[in-house]
Formats: sequence, C-alpha cells, structure tokens
Amino acid sequence: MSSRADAADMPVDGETRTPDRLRRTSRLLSLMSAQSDRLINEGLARADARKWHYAVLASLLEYGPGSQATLSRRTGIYRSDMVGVLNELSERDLVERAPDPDDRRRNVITITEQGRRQLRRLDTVLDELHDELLAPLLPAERDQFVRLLTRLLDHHAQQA
Amino acid sequence: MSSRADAADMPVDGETRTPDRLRRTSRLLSLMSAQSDRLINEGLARADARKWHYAVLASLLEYGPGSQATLSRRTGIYRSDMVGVLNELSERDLVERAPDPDDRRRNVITITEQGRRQLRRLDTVLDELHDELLAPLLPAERDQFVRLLTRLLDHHAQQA
DNA sequence: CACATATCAGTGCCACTGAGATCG
DNA sequence: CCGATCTCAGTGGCACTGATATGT
Repeated sequence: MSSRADAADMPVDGETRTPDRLRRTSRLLSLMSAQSDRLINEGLARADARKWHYAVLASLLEYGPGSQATLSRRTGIYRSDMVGVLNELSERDLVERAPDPDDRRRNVITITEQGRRQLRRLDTVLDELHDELLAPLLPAERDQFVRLLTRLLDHHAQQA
Repeated sequence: MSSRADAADMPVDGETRTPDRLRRTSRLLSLMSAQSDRLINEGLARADARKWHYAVLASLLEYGPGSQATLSRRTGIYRSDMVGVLNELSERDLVERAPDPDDRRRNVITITEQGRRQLRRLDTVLDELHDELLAPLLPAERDQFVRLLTRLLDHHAQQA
C-alpha cells in the first residue's frame, strides 16, 4: 500500500520535483468543479432556477413529500439553508409548505404540478449542459469518468 | 452528435426517469470537490497552511519571483484576494514583499529559505492526503481519472 | 425532562466586482 | 489621458455553527 498518490514517476528531491505542484489532483478537482458550477449555474439561472431547486424537486418526486429535516438529509442541503430554498420554491409555486397535523413541529413539503413541469424542463436543460460539460470525452470515457468519480465519492461519503 | 450526457440507457419519460437526478455528473463533481477540499484544508491547517499558500509558494519556486498581478495570473487567485494571502505568507516569513525599484507600482514577491522548507513539508503532507483521497482507486485507475479530469479541465479552461 | 424541528444570526472560504490611489 | 498595479470594501454562494422558540 501507499506509494505516491500523484505523479508516481517523478523526481522527488524536493527542489526539482518541478512541475505539477500546480496540478495536484485536489486542485484539478477544485478547478473542474468550479468550471462545472459556473456552467450549470448560468444555465439554470436562465431557467430561473438553482442547483438546490433541482435537488429538492428531484428528491420530492423520487421519495415523496417530507419535512424540511427529511429533505435536508436527502439532498445534503444544510437544514439552516433549507428555509431559504423552500421560500424560493414556494414563491414560484413549485412546492407547497403546510404544517403537519400529526406533528405540529413539522412542515410537510409537497411538490406541485408546476413543480413537476419545472423539473422536466430542468431535466432537458441539464442534459444539454452535461453534454457541454463532458464534450471532450467519448461516451465510453464519460462512463468511465462517472464510475471512478462515484467510487471516490461513495468511499468518502460513507465516512460521514 | 449530442445524445444524452448522463445515464445514456435510462427511461426518459420525464416522470419515471427515476433515479440519478441526484447523481448528475455535475453534482458528483461538486460533492467530491467539497470532500476533497475538506480533507485537504484540514490537513493543511494542521501544518498552519492553506491551499493558496501552497499554490503561491509552488509558483514562486517554479517560475521565480513576480509581482502580485503575475502571481495572480499564475495561480488563478483573484488579484483582490492575493493581498491577504501574501500578508499571511509574509507574517510567517515564507515570502518577502519588496517594492520594485524599476516600477514603483509593483511589489516583487520572493520566496524565502523558510518558504522553500515549508513547501517541501507541504509536499509530503499533500502526498499523504492525496493517497487518502484516491484510496479506493488502483494506481492505473488513479492515472486514468487524472487524465480524464485534466482533459475536461483543459477544454473548459481554454475557453476563458 | 429529553429530543426533534424550524428559523435566524453569524462565521469562514471562495470567486468576483467596483473603486480609489499610485505610477509609467 | 490611457493603462497597469495594488489595495480595500463589499457581494453572493455555499457549508457550517450556535442559539432560540416551539412542539412531542
């Protein structure tokens, strides 16, 4: 086990390790994520939406209605930030927020018909954006990339 | 061209597209980048450093001294944020900031001997952290991942 | 009492904008 | 006057903390 993580065949005398200190994998990831975020956010903004909107709507359609805390766990959005996201969504009549009669601490969030329509719209928007995002890769390479990324993420997400 | 970017073999009737709306590639990238950032930041914090410290020191060693604007272009750190980073670095005596006698608008930034030592320290820290980051992947897969990531990044970075 | 829930205020990092001062 | 440089103040997204009020 162990062995160098990056650049396994590179001089390592400390002074002449030379290149690729600026191409560390973590840095590539950060930069690529920033590019991706920019692309996606701009595209979604044109559709009057944000990443979180899509995540919440998707989770509602897939797993059904839920309390804010539940949605928070499903989507990874912090409970504190969920308030604002739901405000934006209900302003647009994409979700309904109603107090839970069974447990009056909770709000039950439900997706509306408009929310379903918006989700479908956003699906096509995101399809196009991802095509642009992955443009330089062949289909097989895209799959490979997604698989590797998924394995990395699963490994680190389970730690939490 | 075109064809779906993600999940190329999935039902797409809009209502039953079912899973993986929450596993879009852009989302995987964001989440993985966040995990990576957390890991790296925590590791560097233990060494009293930040990502930007490493980037600036690396660029100074690799390309030599430069003005703040130059460093900004090399590292991608925003010119406005560079001030603070250099303050932190010079507090720690890792760089020297001296007015340029030839052009008194500029500050010339130079790495110190302590800066070189710190950079070497951070190299080993980052080696270990990247080993942890890429732990679930075999060496060949790590290479593959980095290659794909690099191609994506090159494609999108050149647009800017 | 404990526990969960919803909300709000605030922190810190990061990318980015805008403006003023200095100088070539 | 144009343009580059450094600096500072500030914005907005995002992840996260801590506290509070409310209800079970």
